Amino acid sequence: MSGGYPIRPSTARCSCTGGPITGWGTFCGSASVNLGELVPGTLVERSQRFVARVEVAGTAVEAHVPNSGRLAELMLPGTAVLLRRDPGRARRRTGCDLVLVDHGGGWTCVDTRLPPHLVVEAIRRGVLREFPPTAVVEREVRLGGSRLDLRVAYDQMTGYVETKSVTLVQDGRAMFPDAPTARGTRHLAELARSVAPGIRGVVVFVVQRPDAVTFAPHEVMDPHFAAGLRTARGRGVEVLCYRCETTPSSIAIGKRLPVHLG
DNA sequence: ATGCTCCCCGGTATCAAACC
DNA sequence: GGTTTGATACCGGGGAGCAT
Repeated sequence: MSGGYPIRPSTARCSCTGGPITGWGTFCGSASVNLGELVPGTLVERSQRFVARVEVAGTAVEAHVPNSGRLAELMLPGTAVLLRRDPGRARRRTGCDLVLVDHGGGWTCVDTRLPPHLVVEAIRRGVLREFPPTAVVEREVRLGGSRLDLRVAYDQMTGYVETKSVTLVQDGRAMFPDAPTARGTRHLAELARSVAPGIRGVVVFVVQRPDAVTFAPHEVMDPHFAAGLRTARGRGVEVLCYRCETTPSSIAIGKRLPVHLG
C-alpha cells in the first residue's frame, strides 16, 4: 500500500474522480488529505517511544509511532488503531505507521507530520482564509536557529507558519503541549522575533480530536510554553486553532476554534 | 536518477555539576 | 546528602544537499 498522504510524492489517484492527485495525496475536490488504505489492528503496547506493537489479524507487528508526545490518554493497550503500510525504503525497521487511534469518541490522528500538509491544503483550497489560495508555500524553512513548517508568500507579504498537532482534550478544551516542549517555546520566540511590517508570524494548532470546542495552552504541563504563547501574541504573532474532521479514510481542516490564552 | 550522509524533529533517560 | 539544573545521547524517519 502506498497512497495516502505523502511522506514521499504520491502517485495515487483521487478517489473522487479517479484522476491523478494534484499535489500531496489530497482529494482533488476538497481540502481533505487522503489516508489511503489503512489496516485495522489492536494496540498491544507502545514498546518504545517511536515503536508500537500492534496485533493485526492475530499477528503482532511493529509500527512506527510518528509522534514523540506522551499520548498517555490515547495509547492504551486494547485500543483500536489503524495502520498505514509503507514497504518503501528497505532501511525501514517497521513496515507501517500508526496513523489513527480510536479514543472512544472518534478517530484521532497521532501523526505529527500531517498538520503541515493539512494547512497547506487548507490554504490552497481557501479553507484557511488567513492566507490567499494563490500564496506560494514553501516547506521546512529556516528562521533564526530553527526550522519552521511553512513560509507563505503573497503580494508583498511573507508569513512564517508553525503548526502544532494537538491530541489532548479535557472537558472539551484542547490543550498543547502534552509534555514540556522547549523547542516549541523556541519556535514561538522565533516567530515573535520575525514579526515586522510585511512579515507575519502565525502558529496554527491543529486539533485532531472531534470533541474539542476551545483551545488553550496547557499551563500546568508547560508554563514556559504558555507564557511564550502569550508573549508571542503580544508581539503580533497570530494564534489560530482549527479542528480536524477525521474519518478512517481522510482528514480535513474543519471548524476554527476559539483560543483562550488566559 | 540514485544513493549516501547529515541534520532535524521532540521527547526520554541518564549523568555530572552546581547549589542549598 | 538531597535537590535542581544543564548537557548529552538516543530513538525512527523525513528531507536537504551532495556525489556519483
